[in-house]
Amino acid sequence: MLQRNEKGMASQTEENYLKALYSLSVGKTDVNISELSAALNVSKPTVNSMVKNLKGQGLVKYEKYKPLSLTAKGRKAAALIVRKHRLTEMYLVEKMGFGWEEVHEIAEQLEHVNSSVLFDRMDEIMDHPMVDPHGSPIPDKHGNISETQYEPLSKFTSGRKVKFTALAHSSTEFLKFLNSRELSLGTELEIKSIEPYDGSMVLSYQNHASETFTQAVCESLLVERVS
Amino acid sequence: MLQRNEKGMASQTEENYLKALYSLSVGKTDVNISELSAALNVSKPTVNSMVKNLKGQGLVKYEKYKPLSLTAKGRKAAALIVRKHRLTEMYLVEKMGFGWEEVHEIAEQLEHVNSSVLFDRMDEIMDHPMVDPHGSPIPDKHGNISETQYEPLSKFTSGRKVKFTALAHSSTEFLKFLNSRELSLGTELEIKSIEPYDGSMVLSYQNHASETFTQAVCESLLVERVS
DNA sequence: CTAATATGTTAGACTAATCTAACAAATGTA
DNA sequence: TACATTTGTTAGATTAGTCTAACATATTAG
Repeated sequence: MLQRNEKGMASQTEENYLKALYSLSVGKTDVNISELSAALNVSKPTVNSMVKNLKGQGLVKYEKYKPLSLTAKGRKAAALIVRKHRLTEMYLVEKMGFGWEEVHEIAEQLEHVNSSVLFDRMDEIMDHPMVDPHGSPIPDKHGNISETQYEPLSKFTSGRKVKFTALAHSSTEFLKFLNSRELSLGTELEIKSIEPYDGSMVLSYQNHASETFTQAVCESLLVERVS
Repeated sequence: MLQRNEKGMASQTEENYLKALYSLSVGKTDVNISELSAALNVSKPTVNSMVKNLKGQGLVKYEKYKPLSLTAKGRKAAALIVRKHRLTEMYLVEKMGFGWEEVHEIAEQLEHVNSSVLFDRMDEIMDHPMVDPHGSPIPDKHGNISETQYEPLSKFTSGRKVKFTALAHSSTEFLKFLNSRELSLGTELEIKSIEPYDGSMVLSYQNHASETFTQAVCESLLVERVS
């Protein structure tokens, strides 16, 4: 099997472990093997042996029975994969007319393509976008990422005006739901009222005078204060 | 390892065998194991076992010690991979500004992406191109390909005017050589003279009044009679 | 037609990535 | 603190794709 690239390139499998580790360690630093196992849908012994492998490559820090974390090298490698993923998603939306709910699956495959010229060209054609179609920041060529953390809409109170800037997660179903409400990134929202019983919010935006969203939805909508 | 897709999808490795088999069987129908082994840069026993696997999937016809060939199913599968490869190459050149000498390596990876929407979108954006940047025909969605066989320039005689329409092969070095002579697809060529000793040709085209090409080069330039 | 060469096959081993079964360590709860 | 549960590890097996060494069959050249 080919798969592993000539140089020190990680295999697609290794890349997926790094990426999972990276996204599981936003906020916190430590991740445990069970989490990784669940995230990758792979057994714990499998994760265990892969973690030893990645440790051997200096990509993760790990001691028996202890939680694991990415090394600087591992974090950079992971960020570069995320970069490829997010640039691809943005390119597919901006230049090829895909909907934000369609691009994850395609980017999941393209992120493993080994070709700096391709991704640099995408970056250039789009004039160096800062975020992907779901509002997540795109790491730069060196793996540095601007960790602008927005707040979930659910944290705000009635009367507040905010701008919808990112998503806490991007499941296809959630994105389709937002499409059905004509709610897209960059939209200004006003919180008309909050139902104390279940935390649902009534919002007004654009030509939607009054839309109700559950608390769960409001926790997934990341926003920026407008005033 | 993921790699093999849920359904009856071929692995990347299997796809590479099909593709090699496909390109080795242009013109002739039979291919032997040594040829495949050389083309894929893999040992003969490895090819032997993979061929048995592909036979088991009904993709190749094969009996011990006999030459092998693609079945209709295998040929279609291969053509669909070639379709992805060539659409990608054309997209990279037409829409992303790559040179025809840069795209093969990238397409070699993208051709394994499993996403009809992506390739159909490329196809649509380019308005259903018939050929790739090297003049090779692009199979349609059903794996059908228009086998328009052009003739090598070397077959023609002095005084003839022809149009340069495709390449017999597309090695990076060869493409760079053609770039250096400002010779691109679609150019009309006139054969000014032929050196009987070594078969080299003196051509005139566009603002090149007199360029000499070796016989080897002329065998790789596929052309169409103009008059 | 035999011998030399080329081509193809079998056998056996290796690696990466995966699994299950069984056991060990750590954590949480009564 | 002791037991139960969760979490992690070891051992051993499996599959895909690869290799080399050895042997078998075809093909080609004298």
